Amino acid sequence: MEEVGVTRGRATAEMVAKRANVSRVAVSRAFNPHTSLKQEKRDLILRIAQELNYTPDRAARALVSGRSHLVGIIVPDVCSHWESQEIDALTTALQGEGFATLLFKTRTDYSMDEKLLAYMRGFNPDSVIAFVENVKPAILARFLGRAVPIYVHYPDVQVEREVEKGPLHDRLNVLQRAGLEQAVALLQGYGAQQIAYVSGVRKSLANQAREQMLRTVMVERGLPPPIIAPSDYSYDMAYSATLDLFRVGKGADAIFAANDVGAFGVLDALRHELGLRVPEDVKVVGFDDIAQSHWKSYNLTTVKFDLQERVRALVRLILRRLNNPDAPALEETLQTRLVVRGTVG
Amino acid sequence: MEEVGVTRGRATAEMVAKRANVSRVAVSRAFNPHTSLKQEKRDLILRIAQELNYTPDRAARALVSGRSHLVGIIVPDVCSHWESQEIDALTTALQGEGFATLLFKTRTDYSMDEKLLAYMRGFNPDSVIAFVENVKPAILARFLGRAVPIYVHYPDVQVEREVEKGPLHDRLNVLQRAGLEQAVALLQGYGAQQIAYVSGVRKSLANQAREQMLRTVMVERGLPPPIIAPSDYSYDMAYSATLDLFRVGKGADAIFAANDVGAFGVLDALRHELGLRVPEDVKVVGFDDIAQSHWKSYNLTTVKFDLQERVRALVRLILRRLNNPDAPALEETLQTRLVVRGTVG
DNA sequence: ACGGCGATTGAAATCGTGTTCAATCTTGCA
DNA sequence: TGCAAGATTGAACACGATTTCAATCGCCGT
Repeated sequence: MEEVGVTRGRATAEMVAKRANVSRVAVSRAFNPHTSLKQEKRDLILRIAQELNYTPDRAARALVSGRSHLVGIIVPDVCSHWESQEIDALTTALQGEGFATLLFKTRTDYSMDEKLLAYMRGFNPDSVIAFVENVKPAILARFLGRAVPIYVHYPDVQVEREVEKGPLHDRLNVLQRAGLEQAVALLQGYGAQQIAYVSGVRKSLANQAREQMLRTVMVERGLPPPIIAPSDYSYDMAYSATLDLFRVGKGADAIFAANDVGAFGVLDALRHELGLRVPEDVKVVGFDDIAQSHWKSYNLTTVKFDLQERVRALVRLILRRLNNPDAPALEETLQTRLVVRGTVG
Repeated sequence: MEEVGVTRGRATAEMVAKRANVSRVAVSRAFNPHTSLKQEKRDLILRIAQELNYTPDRAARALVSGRSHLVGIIVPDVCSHWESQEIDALTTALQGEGFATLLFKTRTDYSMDEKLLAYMRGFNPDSVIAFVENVKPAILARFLGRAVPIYVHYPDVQVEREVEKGPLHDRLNVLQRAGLEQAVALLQGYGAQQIAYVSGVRKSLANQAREQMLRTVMVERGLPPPIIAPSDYSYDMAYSATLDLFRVGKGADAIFAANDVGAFGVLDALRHELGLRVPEDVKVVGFDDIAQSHWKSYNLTTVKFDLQERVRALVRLILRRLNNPDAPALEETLQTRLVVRGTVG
C-alpha cells in the first residue's frame, strides 16, 4: 500500500521516520533533548510528527526506561476539601513537569490494604503519595519496588527510600507552632479562659501532633490544658462533638478545631442547635484555610499554611529524589500563620 | 549468580517462571483467565507470584494489547464540589473494574487546548472523560486515536466514537424536567411570583439547557419567565450576581441557582449582605444536592439526581463501548427529583 | 591530498508482556 | 492396545519506544 497506514489509531515513530526519510532512531532522538542530531533534521522530524499527531508512546517509553512518569495518589475521599485542594495543586505541578497523577481510593477509615498496593504497583508509578497514615514505609517499599519514593502525608511530609544503609528520609516540615501561638494569643487577648479542642481522627499522628502542640502553647501561656472533644475531621462528627461538649460537658468559651471542615461543624452546632453566638459567646479557630473558609456563613478565623508553596516544595523533593535516588536526605520547612476573620472577637 | 535477582526492584514473569519450573508463557497465562493451563500449575504459579510480590507490568501489557487500562479525566478544577464527588465515584467504580483514573487539569475557563490533548494522548488512555464542554468530538477523535471512546460531560453524557459510517453516539440522559417541575410547583405553592435564575457559565450548554427547561416549566405553569442573573457556577460570582439583582435590578421573591455552590453564594449574599431572610423574604433552590447542601448553615432545598447511579450507568456505557467498539449506540436515562430542606417555605 | 577528530547516523539489542502456532501430553472410547 | 480429539505447553514473534556501538560524515590543519 502506498499510503502510510495508521496503527491502532496512532502514528508510530516508524511512520514518522518513513515520511521524513530518516531512521526510527532519529525520531526518538528528535523527542529527547541532549541527544546528537542535526538541528535541521530535528526540526523536520518534529514538523512531520506534528502533522501526523505523533507523540512517543509512554508505555513503550516506560518499558525501556523504567520511568512511567506516573505518580500515584492514594486518598480515602477525593471530596475532602483539604485533600481535593492538595490533589488539584499537585496535579498542576506534576503536569508541568511531565508527569500525570494516578488516582486510587482506599477505604475511608484511613487504612490501606495490601490488595490496593499490589493493584497500584501494576501501574508502575514512579512515586506514590499517600494521603493515608497507617502504612509502614517498609510495607510500601516491599510492595512498590525500588524505583518508587514514598511520601507519607501526615504529620510531616516524608519522601522515603529504602537504601542499603537504612531508610533514606527527605522531610518537609510544617511548623505548626507559629500559627498556633498567634491563635492562642488572639483568643487569650479576647479573654478566653477555657479552650476546647475538637480533634481529628484520634489515632492520626497528625492530629496527635497538633493536639500536643496546642497543649504546649497553651500551658506556656499560662492557660489550662484544652478540653478534648473527640472527633474525626468530619463536619458531622465535629457537629455532634460540639453538642456533647456543651450538653454533657461544661462547655468552653473558645474552640479550636483540628481542621476547617470540623470548624464548620462546630459553628453550625453552636449557632443553629445550641443557640450560641459566635464570636460573642464562643470563639472559633480552624486549621488549614481551605477555600470555603472565607464564605460569609462561616468567615472562619484559621491557621493557614501556604498550600501552593507546600506542594511546590513537595514536588521539588520528589523530583530530586527521582533523578538522584541516592542523594543525601534533604529537609525543607514551611511556616504557618493565623488568618483573622470573623469567628474571633 | 545462583540467587534469582531482582530487576528494577520488581519481579518479572521470567523469575516466577524459573522458580516454578515452567515457561514464561505459563506465567502469563496464569494471570489471564480463559486461557488453557492446568489448574494445579496455575495455583502453583500464583502462589509463587505472591511470594515474589509479582504482578504483570501494565506498561508491557499495554504495549502488546493496546489497552492501557487507564481512563483520563480532564477537569478544570478538582476542588469544585460537584466534580470532586463525581471524580471520587468514578475512581471507585473504575478501580473495581481494573482501571485507574488519570487526572489532567485544564484552564479554569472551561476550555481545553490541543497541547493538553497531545500531552494526554502520550499516556494512551483507553477512554477520556472530559468535564469540559467546548471541545468538539471530532477534535478529540483526531487527537486521541481510534481506541479511545470519548465522554463529553454536559449537558447529557455522550460516549462517542468515530466510525466509518459517521460518529457513534451512546447517551446518558439526565432528565432535569421532573426535578424542576417539583421545584417550581413548590415555589409557586408558597406564593412565589417572580423567580430569578442565577446562572452557570453562560456559554455552557448544560447551563443553557437548564435555563431553557426552567423557563419552559415556569411558563407552562403560568408564571412569568425567570429574571436571568448571569453567573458562572462559582460561589463568588453567584454572591455578586445576587447583590446586583437586588441593588441594580428589582429583586425577586425566589431564586433558582444553576448549582448548589452557586446557591450558597446566593444565600450568603441575601443573609449577610442584603439583610434578607430565607425563606421568609426570599426562597432559594439549588441543583445537584452535593454533600455540603445539608450543612446547617445552608440546609439547601435542591434538585437532586443520584450521582452513584449516574456514575454506574456511565461506567457501564464506557466498558461496553471498550469491549465492543462497533456495537450499536445505546441510551440510558436518569431521573431527577426535589430534595426539600430549609430554604423554601 | 591526507590523517584525525568530533559530530551524526542507523543496525541491533533490550524492556516485560501477550499471542500464534505447531508440538506434545491426556483422555476417552472402541 | 490403539487412535483421535482435545487439553496443555513452549518457541518465536510482536508491541513501540530507548540505548549501545560501530560506521560514516564533515571539517580542520598540515
